[in-house]
Amino acid sequence: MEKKPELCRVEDALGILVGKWKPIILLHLLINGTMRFSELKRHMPGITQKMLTKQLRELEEEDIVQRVVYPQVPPKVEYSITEYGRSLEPILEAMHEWGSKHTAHKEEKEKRMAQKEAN
Amino acid sequence: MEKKPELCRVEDALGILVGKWKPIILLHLLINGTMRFSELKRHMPGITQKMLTKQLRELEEEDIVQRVVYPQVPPKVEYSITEYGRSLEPILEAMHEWGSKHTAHKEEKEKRMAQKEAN
DNA sequence: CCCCTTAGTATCCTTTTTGATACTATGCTA
DNA sequence: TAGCATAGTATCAAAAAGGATACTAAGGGG
Repeated sequence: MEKKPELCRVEDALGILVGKWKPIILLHLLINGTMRFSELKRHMPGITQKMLTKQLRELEEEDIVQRVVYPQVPPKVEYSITEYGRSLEPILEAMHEWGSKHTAHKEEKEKRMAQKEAN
Repeated sequence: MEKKPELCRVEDALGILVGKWKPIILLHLLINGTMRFSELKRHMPGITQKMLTKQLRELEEEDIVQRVVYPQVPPKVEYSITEYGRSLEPILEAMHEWGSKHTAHKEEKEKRMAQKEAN
């Protein structure tokens, strides 16, 4: 662990993953490879066009995803993870694992709470 | 990698690390062990009392940090990472490393941009 | 009696993020 | 000729996050 918190770069990584939909977008692209805009949207009920566009633009800006536009009507735009973006995979994996454990941890905690209240 | 993004628990982990100061707070506690509120505050110029309190409360709520109050005046409250909280360390470490590489990546990109503009 | 200390709260305000909705281009189909 | 499809943009509104500032308790020192 870095001994100087001032030099901590955790926020830089965090900044890329943060955004209400970014992890799910990345997961979808990691699993399915290339996806069209509308395809992504269909897989994320609840997201608005604006949001999806914004998040994808931000990921593109950081070279995490690639955007390919086909000059057609109706428009066709495909998104995919870049090689560079794939370097995030271990982190996502670790976070998913930790998140799963944490969910279990919280459930247990709640059970203990309920137990206490019963007394 | 989990094959069903709907079951993705990345956000759960993310939610805990997100907040403008949380990673730095955790780093400080990981490095220094136990710290008083004022000590933490001194190490983070720019943070307000309210923010520090809020972030610590949230971390406490998730069992990541422990809060010990000494019934004295003036007050004395010590914070430290829990055993459970330490399980986040590998993730923080991975993110820090990735963040460092990303910073380098961006700098190179900027250089290339500047180069292009010169032509 | 006033002020210092620490670890907070309370209040108000600004900024950022997110959401809802409507609008666009253009070729194809009914 | 009206309507559909796709990948957006524009505008406005709401909610969440963050920040500035003032206030508190209670004992010790001057």
